Amino acid sequence: MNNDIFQGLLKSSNIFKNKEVLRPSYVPDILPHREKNIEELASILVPALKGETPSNVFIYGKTGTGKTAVTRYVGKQLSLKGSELNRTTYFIYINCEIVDTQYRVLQNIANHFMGDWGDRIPFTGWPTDEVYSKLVERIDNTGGVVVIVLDEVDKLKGDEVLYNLSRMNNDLEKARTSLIGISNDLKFTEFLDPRVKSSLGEENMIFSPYSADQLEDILGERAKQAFKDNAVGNSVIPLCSALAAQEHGDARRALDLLRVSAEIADRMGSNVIMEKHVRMAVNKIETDRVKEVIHTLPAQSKMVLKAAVIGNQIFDTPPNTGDIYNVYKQLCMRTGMDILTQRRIADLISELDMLGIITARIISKGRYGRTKEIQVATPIEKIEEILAEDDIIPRIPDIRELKLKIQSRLL
DNA sequence: AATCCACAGGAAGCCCGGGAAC
DNA sequence: GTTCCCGGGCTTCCTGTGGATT
Repeated sequence: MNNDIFQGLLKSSNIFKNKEVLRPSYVPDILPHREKNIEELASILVPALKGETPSNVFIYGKTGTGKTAVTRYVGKQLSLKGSELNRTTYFIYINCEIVDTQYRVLQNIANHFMGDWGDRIPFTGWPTDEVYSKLVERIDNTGGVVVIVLDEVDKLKGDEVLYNLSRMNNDLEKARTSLIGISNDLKFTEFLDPRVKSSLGEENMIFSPYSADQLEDILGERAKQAFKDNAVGNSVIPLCSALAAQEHGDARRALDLLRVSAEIADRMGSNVIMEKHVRMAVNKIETDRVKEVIHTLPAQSKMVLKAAVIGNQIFDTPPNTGDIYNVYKQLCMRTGMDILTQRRIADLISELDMLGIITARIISKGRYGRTKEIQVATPIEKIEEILAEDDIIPRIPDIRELKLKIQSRLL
């Protein structure tokens, strides 16, 4: 009996050299196929190095097209060049998915400038306009150019912040600011206050999705740093690239695929990543996603999902909305959970459809109505397994009994 | 061609919790 | 603290509809 359980696990990996470079947060030094965008953004920002105000920029592109990476890269270079030329340039990056209110954005920016000032602005308590004037005061004191990046701007609550930030130059005497807004929602600008829209959109940049070939280059570049020599099978990188290219050319997805494939290969004690590991990774990523989605579902939605699962087992033909609703009602009665209306359940079914755990397509049965046919998209056992971990969802010991009950009620 | 099923899905409004403003 | 407002979950009521049946 060997009690040294960690010994085997501790054995150094045969595959990884540096796993960090595959993580989504990593900003690489080389960004293949984004030279043009880098150049464009740089030429927009270069006035900062001459002490002039750069135009505001709005950057649009789907997830995983390198928006954030390019922006951070250019920002880094800008700060470097700035200190080299003895020009005060600040580059502030804010992710609006995390910092999403007017107050917190202003406070966050202001606290970048406390170095010689010392006093922090508390995360709550002050009136918002006081935070604003403090911010103006601090920025003015730097006497330089401040570039503010708002990543995922569409997640921001209200456009007041954008308005205030975009007209901040009016309140500044010695310093200047410019804004970069990043979004993956093109429609976002339509809902903006026209004044904000025009000032934020002085310059527009669009990041197009990567093609499979381009993804190959990106993965190849990272693989060199991440893996030991000869650890990657020939067809692995092309395969990962092709798979990711199918879904709107998302580089993050491609990298995830490669990383998870490598982890699987590593765990299986293989010295080299092979195609089969990639196939397994596709599966793992998908089931992890489904698991996550189901776990975070609200109770009523879980109940509807359970009803859909049972419905698919009870009925001979694919169940429709009404069938699912009947099953759902039975489930609720067993648990004492509130029974919602069919209208609401129809919406919940649509949501589950959007999330990709079930498929619901509208069909017409002529005389016998128009409804949605509902099928469970993921393997039923897998969903049952995940739902079983939840104590809200009733276990149904005898499906036949339930079946009879529902059938008799229908007649 | 007209009918009519079993819903889809839009519109309006209620209720409630949480956060901002006073 | 109170008041106000907003958004999300939900209900009620509604109109619209593809195509088998009559």
